[in-house]
Amino acid sequence: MSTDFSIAPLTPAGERLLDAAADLFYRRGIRAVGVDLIADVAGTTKKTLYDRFGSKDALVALYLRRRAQLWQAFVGDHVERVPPGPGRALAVFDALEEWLVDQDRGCAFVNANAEIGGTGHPGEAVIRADKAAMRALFTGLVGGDEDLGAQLHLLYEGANVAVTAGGQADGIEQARRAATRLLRG
Amino acid sequence: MSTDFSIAPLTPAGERLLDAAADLFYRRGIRAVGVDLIADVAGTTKKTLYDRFGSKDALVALYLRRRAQLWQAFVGDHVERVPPGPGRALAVFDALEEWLVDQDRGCAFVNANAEIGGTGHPGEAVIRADKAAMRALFTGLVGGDEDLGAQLHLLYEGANVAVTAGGQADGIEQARRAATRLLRG
DNA sequence: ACGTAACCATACCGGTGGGTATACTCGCAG
DNA sequence: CTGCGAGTATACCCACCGGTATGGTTACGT
Repeated sequence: MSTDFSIAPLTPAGERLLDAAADLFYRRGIRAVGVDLIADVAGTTKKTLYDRFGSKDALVALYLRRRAQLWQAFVGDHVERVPPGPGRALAVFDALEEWLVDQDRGCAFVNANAEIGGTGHPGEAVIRADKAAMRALFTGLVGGDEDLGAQLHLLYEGANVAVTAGGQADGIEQARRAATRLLRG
Repeated sequence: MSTDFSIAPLTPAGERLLDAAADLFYRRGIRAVGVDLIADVAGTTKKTLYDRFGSKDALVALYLRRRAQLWQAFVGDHVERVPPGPGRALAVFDALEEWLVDQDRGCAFVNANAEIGGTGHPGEAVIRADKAAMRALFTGLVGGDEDLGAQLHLLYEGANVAVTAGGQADGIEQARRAATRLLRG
Protein backbone atom coordinates (compact mmCIF):
# COMPACT_ATOMS: atom_id res chain seq x y z
CA MET A 1 0.00 0.00 0.00
CA SER A 2 2.08 2.94 -1.26
CA THR A 3 1.01 6.08 0.52
CA ASP A 4 4.14 7.98 -0.41
CA PHE A 5 3.06 10.86 -2.62
CA SER A 6 5.98 13.23 -2.15
CA ILE A 7 5.74 16.60 -3.83
CA ALA A 8 8.68 18.01 -5.72
CA PRO A 9 9.74 21.57 -4.78
CA LEU A 10 8.03 24.24 -6.84
CA THR A 11 9.11 27.57 -8.24
CA PRO A 12 7.44 30.68 -6.73
CA ALA A 13 4.93 31.04 -9.55
CA GLY A 14 4.28 27.32 -9.42
CA GLU A 15 3.58 27.59 -5.71
CA ARG A 16 1.11 30.42 -6.26
CA LEU A 17 -0.58 28.43 -9.02
CA LEU A 18 -0.97 25.36 -6.85
CA ASP A 19 -2.26 27.49 -3.97
CA ALA A 20 -4.85 29.17 -6.17
CA ALA A 21 -5.85 25.90 -7.81
CA ALA A 22 -6.24 24.15 -4.46
CA ASP A 23 -8.51 26.86 -3.11
CA LEU A 24 -10.61 27.09 -6.27
CA PHE A 25 -10.88 23.33 -6.86
CA TYR A 26 -11.97 22.75 -3.29
CA ARG A 27 -14.49 25.56 -3.08
CA ARG A 28 -16.02 25.43 -6.55
CA GLY A 29 -15.22 21.99 -7.87
CA ILE A 30 -12.66 20.77 -10.38
CA ARG A 31 -14.61 21.00 -13.61
CA ALA A 32 -16.10 24.33 -12.60
CA VAL A 33 -12.68 25.96 -12.49
CA GLY A 34 -10.83 26.74 -15.70
CA VAL A 35 -7.10 27.08 -16.11
CA ASP A 36 -7.45 30.72 -17.17
CA LEU A 37 -9.04 31.57 -13.83
CA ILE A 38 -6.35 29.72 -11.89
CA ALA A 39 -3.59 31.60 -13.68
CA ASP A 40 -5.43 34.88 -13.11
CA VAL A 41 -5.89 34.34 -9.39
CA ALA A 42 -2.28 33.26 -9.04
CA GLY A 43 -1.22 36.47 -10.76
CA THR A 44 0.54 34.66 -13.56
CA THR A 45 -0.20 33.21 -16.97
CA LYS A 46 -1.52 30.02 -18.47
CA LYS A 47 1.85 29.57 -20.14
CA THR A 48 3.58 29.29 -16.78
CA LEU A 49 0.92 26.88 -15.58
CA TYR A 50 1.56 24.52 -18.45
CA ASP A 51 5.33 24.98 -18.17
CA ARG A 52 5.19 23.85 -14.53
CA PHE A 53 2.47 21.20 -14.50
CA GLY A 54 1.97 20.03 -18.06
CA SER A 55 -1.78 19.58 -17.89
CA LYS A 56 -4.80 20.40 -15.79
CA ASP A 57 -5.13 16.75 -14.82
CA ALA A 58 -1.61 16.73 -13.41
CA LEU A 59 -2.36 19.89 -11.46
CA VAL A 60 -5.49 18.27 -10.06
CA ALA A 61 -3.56 15.20 -8.97
CA LEU A 62 -0.97 17.41 -7.29
CA TYR A 63 -3.70 19.35 -5.52
CA LEU A 64 -5.08 16.10 -4.13
CA ARG A 65 -1.68 14.81 -3.07
CA ARG A 66 -0.85 17.98 -1.22
CA ARG A 67 -4.26 18.08 0.39
CA ALA A 68 -3.79 14.53 1.67
CA GLN A 69 -0.43 15.49 3.16
CA LEU A 70 -1.85 18.58 4.88
CA TRP A 71 -4.83 16.78 6.33
CA GLN A 72 -2.87 13.80 7.54
CA ALA A 73 -0.32 16.08 9.21
CA PHE A 74 -3.16 18.05 10.80
CA VAL A 75 -4.90 15.00 12.20
CA GLY A 76 -1.56 13.49 13.24
CA ASP A 77 -0.76 16.55 15.32
CA HIS A 78 -4.14 16.42 17.00
CA VAL A 79 -3.78 12.77 17.83
CA GLU A 80 -0.32 13.14 19.32
CA ARG A 81 -1.48 15.81 21.71
CA VAL A 82 -3.63 13.19 23.44
CA PRO A 83 -2.09 10.54 25.69
CA PRO A 84 -2.01 7.06 24.17
CA GLY A 85 -5.23 5.12 24.62
CA PRO A 86 -8.77 5.08 23.27
CA GLY A 87 -8.94 8.88 23.53
CA ARG A 88 -6.67 9.13 20.55
CA ALA A 89 -9.28 7.65 18.25
CA LEU A 90 -11.76 10.24 19.47
CA ALA A 91 -9.23 12.99 18.82
CA VAL A 92 -9.63 12.33 15.11
CA PHE A 93 -13.20 13.56 15.36
CA ASP A 94 -12.03 16.68 17.19
CA ALA A 95 -9.55 17.29 14.41
CA LEU A 96 -12.29 16.90 11.80
CA GLU A 97 -14.52 19.34 13.66
CA GLU A 98 -11.80 21.96 13.77
CA TRP A 99 -10.83 21.35 10.16
CA LEU A 100 -14.40 21.78 8.90
CA VAL A 101 -14.68 25.26 10.42
CA ASP A 102 -12.65 26.60 7.51
CA GLN A 103 -13.13 23.79 5.03
CA ASP A 104 -16.90 23.85 4.85
CA ARG A 105 -17.20 21.99 1.59
CA GLY A 106 -16.54 18.65 3.21
CA CYS A 107 -14.11 15.99 2.12
CA ALA A 108 -12.09 17.10 -0.90
CA PHE A 109 -11.52 13.48 -1.87
CA VAL A 110 -15.16 12.52 -1.80
CA ASN A 111 -15.92 15.63 -3.84
CA ALA A 112 -13.15 14.93 -6.30
CA ASN A 113 -14.29 11.34 -6.62
CA ALA A 114 -17.71 12.59 -7.64
CA GLU A 115 -16.13 14.42 -10.54
CA ILE A 116 -13.30 12.17 -11.67
CA GLY A 117 -14.28 8.75 -10.31
CA GLY A 118 -14.21 5.99 -12.89
CA THR A 119 -12.48 8.06 -15.54
CA GLY A 120 -8.92 6.80 -15.15
CA HIS A 121 -7.86 10.21 -13.88
CA PRO A 122 -4.42 10.24 -12.16
CA GLY A 123 -6.09 11.64 -9.04
CA GLU A 124 -8.16 8.52 -8.37
CA ALA A 125 -5.24 6.66 -6.79
CA VAL A 126 -4.71 9.56 -4.36
CA ILE A 127 -8.34 9.38 -3.28
CA ARG A 128 -8.17 5.66 -2.59
CA ALA A 129 -4.87 6.07 -0.76
CA ASP A 130 -6.25 8.75 1.54
CA LYS A 131 -9.26 6.64 2.48
CA ALA A 132 -7.01 3.66 3.12
CA ALA A 133 -4.72 5.84 5.24
CA MET A 134 -7.61 7.03 7.39
CA ARG A 135 -8.79 3.49 7.94
CA ALA A 136 -5.24 2.46 8.82
CA LEU A 137 -4.93 5.41 11.19
CA PHE A 138 -8.01 4.33 13.13
CA THR A 139 -6.88 0.73 13.16
CA GLY A 140 -3.52 1.75 14.55
CA LEU A 141 -5.12 3.93 17.21
CA VAL A 142 -7.14 1.00 18.53
CA GLY A 143 -4.19 -1.36 18.79
CA GLY A 144 -4.54 -3.05 15.44
CA ASP A 145 -8.17 -4.17 15.62
CA GLU A 146 -9.02 -3.95 11.93
CA ASP A 147 -12.75 -4.37 12.34
CA LEU A 148 -13.03 -1.70 14.99
CA GLY A 149 -10.75 0.57 12.98
CA ALA A 150 -12.90 0.15 9.87
CA GLN A 151 -16.06 0.86 11.85
CA LEU A 152 -14.69 4.03 13.39
CA HIS A 153 -13.62 5.05 9.92
CA LEU A 154 -17.21 4.67 8.73
CA LEU A 155 -18.37 7.03 11.47
CA TYR A 156 -15.71 9.51 10.42
CA GLU A 157 -16.77 9.44 6.76
CA GLY A 158 -20.42 9.53 7.69
CA ALA A 159 -19.98 12.55 9.93
CA ASN A 160 -18.21 14.40 7.16
CA VAL A 161 -21.07 13.73 4.76
CA ALA A 162 -23.86 14.37 7.25
CA VAL A 163 -22.46 17.74 8.25
CA THR A 164 -21.63 18.90 4.76
CA ALA A 165 -24.20 17.50 2.36
CA GLY A 166 -26.86 16.92 4.98
CA GLY A 167 -26.49 20.13 6.93
CA GLN A 168 -26.64 18.12 10.16
CA ALA A 169 -25.06 20.40 12.75
CA ASP A 170 -24.47 17.74 15.41
CA GLY A 171 -23.04 15.15 13.05
CA ILE A 172 -19.58 15.09 14.58
CA GLU A 173 -20.91 15.01 18.13
CA GLN A 174 -23.05 12.01 17.23
CA ALA A 175 -20.06 10.34 15.63
CA ARG A 176 -18.05 10.88 18.79
CA ARG A 177 -20.80 9.34 20.90
CA ALA A 178 -21.18 6.34 18.62
CA ALA A 179 -17.40 5.91 18.57
CA THR A 180 -17.30 6.00 22.34
CA ARG A 181 -19.83 3.22 22.49
CA LEU A 182 -17.96 1.10 19.96
CA LEU A 183 -14.72 1.65 21.84
CA ARG A 184 -16.29 0.42 25.05
CA GLY A 185 -16.57 -2.95 23.36
CA MET B 1 -39.41 19.74 6.91
CA SER B 2 -41.04 19.56 3.49
CA THR B 3 -40.12 16.29 1.84
CA ASP B 4 -42.87 16.51 -0.76
CA PHE B 5 -41.17 16.73 -4.12
CA SER B 6 -43.89 15.44 -6.38
CA ILE B 7 -43.06 15.12 -10.04
CA ALA B 8 -45.49 16.35 -12.66
CA PRO B 9 -46.40 13.90 -15.45
CA LEU B 10 -44.15 14.15 -18.47
CA THR B 11 -44.69 13.82 -22.19
CA PRO B 12 -43.04 10.80 -23.88
CA ALA B 13 -40.06 12.76 -25.15
CA GLY B 14 -39.79 14.44 -21.77
CA GLU B 15 -39.66 11.05 -20.09
CA ARG B 16 -36.93 9.85 -22.39
CA LEU B 17 -34.96 13.02 -21.74
CA LEU B 18 -35.22 12.64 -17.98
CA ASP B 19 -34.23 8.98 -18.23
CA ALA B 20 -31.18 9.76 -20.32
CA ALA B 21 -30.22 12.70 -18.13
CA ALA B 22 -30.54 10.67 -14.94
CA ASP B 23 -28.31 7.92 -16.25
CA LEU B 24 -25.68 10.30 -17.64
CA PHE B 25 -25.65 12.65 -14.65
CA TYR B 26 -25.22 9.78 -12.25
CA ARG B 27 -22.56 7.92 -14.16
CA ARG B 28 -20.50 10.80 -15.48
CA GLY B 29 -21.36 13.77 -13.29
CA ILE B 30 -23.54 16.79 -13.84
CA ARG B 31 -21.09 19.26 -15.30
CA ALA B 32 -19.48 16.57 -17.42
CA VAL B 33 -22.72 16.00 -19.34
CA GLY B 34 -23.93 18.55 -21.87
CA VAL B 35 -27.48 19.12 -22.96
CA ASP B 36 -26.63 18.18 -26.54
CA LEU B 37 -25.56 14.72 -25.41
CA ILE B 38 -28.68 14.26 -23.31
CA ALA B 39 -30.92 15.14 -26.25
CA ASP B 40 -28.93 12.83 -28.48
CA VAL B 41 -29.16 9.84 -26.17
CA ALA B 42 -32.85 10.47 -25.65
CA GLY B 43 -33.33 10.43 -29.41
CA THR B 44 -34.75 13.92 -29.50
CA THR B 45 -33.54 17.51 -29.74
CA LYS B 46 -32.30 20.27 -27.52
CA LYS B 47 -35.35 22.27 -28.48
CA THR B 48 -37.65 19.71 -26.89
CA LEU B 49 -35.46 19.59 -23.80
CA TYR B 50 -35.81 23.31 -23.26
CA ASP B 51 -39.52 23.23 -24.12
CA ARG B 52 -40.09 20.66 -21.35
CA PHE B 53 -37.67 21.68 -18.63
CA GLY B 54 -36.69 25.26 -19.28
CA SER B 55 -33.07 24.94 -18.21
CA LYS B 56 -30.38 22.42 -17.41
CA ASP B 57 -30.56 23.38 -13.75
CA ALA B 58 -34.26 22.53 -13.62
CA LEU B 59 -33.57 19.20 -15.28
CA VAL B 60 -30.87 18.47 -12.72
CA ALA B 61 -33.23 19.28 -9.85
CA LEU B 62 -35.84 17.00 -11.35
CA TYR B 63 -33.29 14.23 -11.73
CA LEU B 64 -32.45 14.52 -8.03
CA ARG B 65 -36.10 14.60 -6.96
CA ARG B 66 -36.92 11.51 -8.91
CA ARG B 67 -33.82 9.72 -7.67
CA ALA B 68 -34.81 10.45 -4.08
CA GLN B 69 -38.26 8.99 -4.73
CA LEU B 70 -36.86 5.85 -6.31
CA TRP B 71 -34.33 5.20 -3.58
CA GLN B 72 -36.73 5.85 -0.76
CA ALA B 73 -39.30 3.54 -2.31
CA PHE B 74 -36.61 0.89 -2.76
CA VAL B 75 -35.41 1.06 0.81
CA GLY B 76 -38.98 1.25 2.08
CA ASP B 77 -39.83 -2.00 0.33
CA HIS B 78 -36.79 -3.70 1.81
CA VAL B 79 -37.62 -2.55 5.30
CA GLU B 80 -41.22 -3.66 5.15
CA ARG B 81 -40.24 -7.19 4.21
CA VAL B 82 -38.65 -7.56 7.64
CA PRO B 83 -40.76 -8.01 10.78
CA PRO B 84 -40.91 -4.92 13.01
CA GLY B 85 -37.97 -4.63 15.41
CA PRO B 86 -34.27 -3.81 15.34
CA GLY B 87 -33.83 -5.98 12.24
CA ARG B 88 -35.56 -3.31 10.20
CA ALA B 89 -32.74 -0.84 10.79
CA LEU B 90 -30.27 -3.46 9.56
CA ALA B 91 -32.40 -4.03 6.47
CA VAL B 92 -31.47 -0.55 5.29
CA PHE B 93 -27.88 -1.73 4.93
CA ASP B 94 -29.06 -4.75 2.96
CA ALA B 95 -30.98 -2.43 0.67
CA LEU B 96 -27.90 -0.27 0.18
CA GLU B 97 -25.78 -3.30 -0.65
CA GLU B 98 -28.25 -4.45 -3.27
CA TRP B 99 -28.64 -0.95 -4.69
CA LEU B 100 -24.90 -0.44 -5.07
CA VAL B 101 -24.57 -3.52 -7.28
CA ASP B 102 -25.98 -1.52 -10.17
CA GLN B 103 -25.34 1.98 -8.91
CA ASP B 104 -21.61 1.73 -8.43
CA ARG B 105 -20.94 5.44 -8.38
CA GLY B 106 -22.18 5.81 -4.84
CA CYS B 107 -24.64 8.31 -3.46
CA ALA B 108 -26.01 10.54 -6.20
CA PHE B 109 -26.75 13.25 -3.66
CA VAL B 110 -23.27 13.33 -2.20
CA ASN B 111 -21.90 13.44 -5.73
CA ALA B 112 -24.29 16.17 -6.78
CA ASN B 113 -23.45 18.14 -3.66
CA ALA B 114 -19.80 18.06 -4.67
CA GLU B 115 -20.71 19.77 -7.91
CA ILE B 116 -23.51 22.16 -6.98
CA GLY B 117 -23.10 22.59 -3.22
CA GLY B 118 -23.01 26.21 -2.10
CA THR B 119 -24.07 27.65 -5.44
CA GLY B 120 -27.75 28.30 -4.77
CA HIS B 121 -28.65 25.58 -7.24
CA PRO B 122 -32.30 24.41 -7.01
CA GLY B 123 -31.07 20.88 -6.41
CA GLU B 124 -29.44 21.66 -3.08
CA ALA B 125 -32.71 21.52 -1.19
CA VAL B 126 -33.38 18.04 -2.58
CA ILE B 127 -30.01 16.84 -1.32
CA ARG B 128 -30.64 18.14 2.19
CA ALA B 129 -34.13 16.68 2.19
CA ASP B 130 -32.92 13.22 1.23
CA LYS B 131 -30.30 13.18 3.98
CA ALA B 132 -32.89 14.35 6.49
CA ALA B 133 -35.29 11.66 5.27
CA MET B 134 -32.69 8.94 5.77
CA ARG B 135 -31.95 10.14 9.27
CA ALA B 136 -35.67 10.24 10.01
CA LEU B 137 -36.09 6.75 8.58
CA PHE B 138 -33.48 5.33 10.93
CA THR B 139 -34.93 7.23 13.87
CA GLY B 140 -38.37 5.85 13.12
CA LEU B 141 -37.02 2.32 12.80
CA VAL B 142 -35.52 2.46 16.30
CA GLY B 143 -38.65 3.71 17.98
CA GLY B 144 -37.94 7.41 17.85
CA ASP B 145 -34.51 7.47 19.46
CA GLU B 146 -33.06 10.45 17.61
CA ASP B 147 -29.50 9.95 18.78
CA LEU B 148 -29.41 6.30 17.83
CA GLY B 149 -31.11 7.11 14.52
CA ALA B 150 -28.54 9.77 13.72
CA GLN B 151 -25.68 7.42 14.61
CA LEU B 152 -26.99 4.63 12.40
CA HIS B 153 -27.37 7.19 9.66
CA LEU B 154 -23.69 8.07 9.98
CA LEU B 155 -22.78 4.42 9.47
CA TYR B 156 -24.98 4.32 6.39
CA GLU B 157 -23.36 7.40 4.85
CA GLY B 158 -19.92 6.21 5.83
CA ALA B 159 -20.43 2.82 4.26
CA ASN B 160 -21.55 4.42 1.03
CA VAL B 161 -18.41 6.56 0.89
CA ALA B 162 -16.02 3.83 2.01
CA VAL B 163 -17.25 1.41 -0.62
CA THR B 164 -17.39 3.89 -3.47
CA ALA B 165 -14.60 6.42 -3.01
CA GLY B 166 -12.47 4.21 -0.79
CA GLY B 167 -12.84 0.95 -2.64
CA GLN B 168 -13.41 -0.82 0.65
CA ALA B 169 -15.18 -4.03 -0.29
CA ASP B 170 -16.44 -4.93 3.19
CA GLY B 171 -17.71 -1.46 4.04
CA ILE B 172 -21.35 -2.44 4.28
CA GLU B 173 -20.64 -5.56 6.29
CA GLN B 174 -18.65 -3.48 8.77
CA ALA B 175 -21.48 -0.98 8.96
CA ARG B 176 -23.92 -3.78 9.69
CA ARG B 177 -21.72 -5.07 12.49
CA ALA B 178 -21.25 -1.63 14.02
CA ALA B 179 -25.00 -1.01 13.75
CA THR B 180 -25.70 -4.28 15.50
CA ARG B 181 -23.49 -3.25 18.38
CA LEU B 182 -25.11 0.18 18.64
CA LEU B 183 -28.56 -1.42 18.57
CA ARG B 184 -27.66 -3.71 21.44
CA GLY B 185 -27.38 -0.58 23.58
C1' DA C 1 29.90 37.02 -21.74
C1' DC C 2 26.69 33.43 -22.47
C1' DG C 3 23.30 30.07 -21.75
C1' DT C 4 19.43 28.87 -19.39
C1' DA C 5 15.49 28.62 -16.32
C1' DA C 6 11.74 31.23 -14.84
C1' DC C 7 8.42 34.26 -15.99
C1' DC C 8 5.22 37.63 -18.52
C1' DA C 9 2.03 39.11 -22.33
C1' DT C 10 -0.82 38.08 -25.95
C1' DA C 11 -2.83 35.86 -29.52
C1' DC C 12 -4.49 31.82 -31.35
C1' DC C 13 -6.74 26.95 -32.05
C1' DG C 14 -10.73 23.61 -32.43
C1' DG C 15 -14.27 22.00 -29.55
C1' DT C 16 -17.93 22.44 -26.52
C1' DG C 17 -20.86 24.79 -23.08
C1' DG C 18 -25.91 26.48 -22.20
C1' DG C 19 -29.42 28.59 -24.56
C1' DT C 20 -32.24 30.72 -28.58
C1' DA C 21 -34.52 31.22 -33.32
C1' DT C 22 -36.90 29.65 -37.33
C1' DA C 23 -39.67 26.76 -39.70
C1' DC C 24 -41.80 22.53 -40.51
C1' DT C 25 -44.87 18.12 -39.50
C1' DC C 26 -48.12 15.50 -36.96
C1' DG C 27 -52.33 14.27 -34.15
C1' DC C 28 -56.11 15.70 -31.84
C1' DA C 29 -59.98 18.49 -29.70
C1' DG C 30 -63.10 22.29 -30.40
C1' DC D 1 -61.35 22.93 -40.45
C1' DT D 2 -58.95 25.22 -37.50
C1' DG D 3 -56.02 25.92 -33.63
C1' DC D 4 -52.74 24.12 -30.55
C1' DG D 5 -49.47 21.24 -28.11
C1' DA D 6 -45.82 18.01 -29.04
C1' DG D 7 -42.11 16.93 -31.60
C1' DT D 8 -38.31 17.25 -35.41
C1' DA D 9 -34.46 19.45 -37.82
C1' DT D 10 -31.08 22.74 -38.26
C1' DA D 11 -28.69 26.72 -37.75
C1' DC D 12 -27.06 30.09 -34.85
C1' DC D 13 -25.27 32.94 -30.62
C1' DC D 14 -21.44 34.07 -27.39
C1' DA D 15 -18.66 32.49 -23.80
C1' DC D 16 -15.55 29.45 -22.23
C1' DC D 17 -12.83 25.09 -22.36
C1' DG D 18 -7.94 22.85 -22.35
C1' DG D 19 -3.93 23.54 -24.75
C1' DT D 20 -0.34 25.72 -27.97
C1' DA D 21 2.68 29.33 -30.28
C1' DT D 22 5.50 33.36 -30.42
C1' DG D 23 8.36 36.50 -28.49
C1' DG D 24 10.12 39.06 -25.09
C1' DT D 25 12.30 40.31 -20.12
C1' DT D 26 14.72 39.30 -16.05
C1' DA D 27 18.22 36.95 -12.90
C1' DC D 28 21.65 33.77 -12.00
C1' DG D 29 25.39 30.30 -12.53
C1' DT D 30 29.49 29.17 -15.21
